[in-house]
Amino acid sequence: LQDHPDLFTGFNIIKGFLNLDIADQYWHELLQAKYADEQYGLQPSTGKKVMVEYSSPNTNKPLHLGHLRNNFLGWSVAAILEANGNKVFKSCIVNDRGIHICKSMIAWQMFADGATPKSTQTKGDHFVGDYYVKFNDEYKRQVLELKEGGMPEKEAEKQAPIMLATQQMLQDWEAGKPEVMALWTKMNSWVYEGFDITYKKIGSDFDKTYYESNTYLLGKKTVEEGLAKGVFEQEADNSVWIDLTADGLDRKIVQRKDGTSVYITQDIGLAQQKYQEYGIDESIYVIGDEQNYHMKVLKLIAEKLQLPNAQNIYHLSYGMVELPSGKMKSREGTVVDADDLVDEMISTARQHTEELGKVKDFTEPELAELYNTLGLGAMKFYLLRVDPKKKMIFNPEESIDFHGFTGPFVQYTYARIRSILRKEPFEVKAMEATPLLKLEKEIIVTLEQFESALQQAAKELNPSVIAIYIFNLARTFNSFYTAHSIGNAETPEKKQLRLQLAVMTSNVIKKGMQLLGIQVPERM
RNA sequence: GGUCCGGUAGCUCAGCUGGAUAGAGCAUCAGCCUUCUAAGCUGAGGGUCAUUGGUUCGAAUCCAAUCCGGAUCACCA
Repeated sequence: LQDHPDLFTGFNIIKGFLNLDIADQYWHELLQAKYADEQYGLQPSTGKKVMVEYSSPNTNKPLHLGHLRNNFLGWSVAAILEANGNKVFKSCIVNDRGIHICKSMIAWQMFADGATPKSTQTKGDHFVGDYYVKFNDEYKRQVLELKEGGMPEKEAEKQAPIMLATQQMLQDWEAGKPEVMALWTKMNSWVYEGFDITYKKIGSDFDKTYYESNTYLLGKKTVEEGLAKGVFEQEADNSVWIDLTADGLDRKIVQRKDGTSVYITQDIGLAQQKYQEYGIDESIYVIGDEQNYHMKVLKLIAEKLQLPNAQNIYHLSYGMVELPSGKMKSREGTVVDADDLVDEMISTARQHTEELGKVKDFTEPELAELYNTLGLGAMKFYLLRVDPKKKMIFNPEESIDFHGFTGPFVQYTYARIRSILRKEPFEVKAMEATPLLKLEKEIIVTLEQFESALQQAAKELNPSVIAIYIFNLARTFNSFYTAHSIGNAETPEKKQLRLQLAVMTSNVIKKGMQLLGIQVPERM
């Protein structure tokens, strides 16, 4: 190893390690050192402040499967960064204004007859989402009617009365017309009630929530400053642009001719606000890869404006979740609703648990908690075990497996270890070195890798590193556990050693799963 | 068309800062419950790593070209 350090990297060093004739005493020392380290795996504070922005819902429709991947990813990345010694703030920007929410508002005025989520017993975000769908149905109908009356399609799309009414409403909103503002406030509050339920259920939380209705005004200030610095240029019609052709991109508009700000401008304003409020060193945006171009532009503009933390804007770009039939399309009704999916997973967990009948003595609340732990665990693990950058395929028909490379597999391993430890209380005590079996060494080596997995996950902002590692640890332990008894070990020394391995494995599993936002049950 | 991303087993995915026989899970097949929870364990079959060329002692990994798939290039967000 000393002669050829370059020849032994990564997994090869582990393979080599297992085959080397290392004294048993060394294995014991390694184990004791790890066991004594209470901060095992956790890194000392770097003092770095990082903000992770994720979720970013629109208030016109409920959350779907794509949002789940986003939420789980953002939450887990934040946890991983924290475990690596960073001070982390979780933030969310709610897209609460714009033409999309006006569509829901118009449709509600037209069709609801005063109905509310309460009067219809509907979750608030679904309620508002239903009116967004109703808008589109009515809009389509009106366009068709106009076309049949002889109007060209493009003209019909512009002239449909419901669309004109919506555009009028947007203008009224920007003008602050009281009745429009009142309706807007009311409908958004319904949506937030619904979102809160979902966030609570999936374990998503934020240190700070920004609202676009507040931040979009920051855009104007940014544009003024940019114009003064000569970063932006103004056209004769008053619209403001930035020329990015020298950077291989296009000219981008940053302010409309009517003086209103566009999407990108709000983001620049928000980037500054985050920095001012939290003094962050690094800003991570968990946003889908369809916005790669947008984020590239954002970073470039921030650099040209010489914002203090422009260099540290990082887009954690994740791939879409697709169905076997292709992309999820709301128009075709192929969107997998987040609440439905979560409920389905929990109910699958209940079904499996009842079939196996291992926890018949559980009370109702205990059962409910277990189903939640298992159902959500399965879903989170499924969405986090693959590289975030890559798009992934989700098959709702086959649902999510509870066997193999899954959350419940890991949870099951944990529950079985806990079961042993309830029967065989473990105390730390000095012990004689005893010869180690290959499977025992493998567990020690795998435990040893936790630290580097944690560091790699943070470096790559990639929770799948943790998921793969934890699965591997659980599998290694299962093989060992089947082959060798812990309670009836050959000698007291063996028993002590194996109990220690069991304790450490369960601790690492628990810690690793926590980083993925997944709970582990004592029994299942 | 420009830019970016991807193509590894029937399916879903690891492996990609070059290095040992390309690995998991699911599915298929064959075994293991008087013994710490069988949501488990052991084993088998299954691969032209999209194609072609190049660099190298050595390529799934690096480079180039081609084919296929996706994203994006709005006074939408």
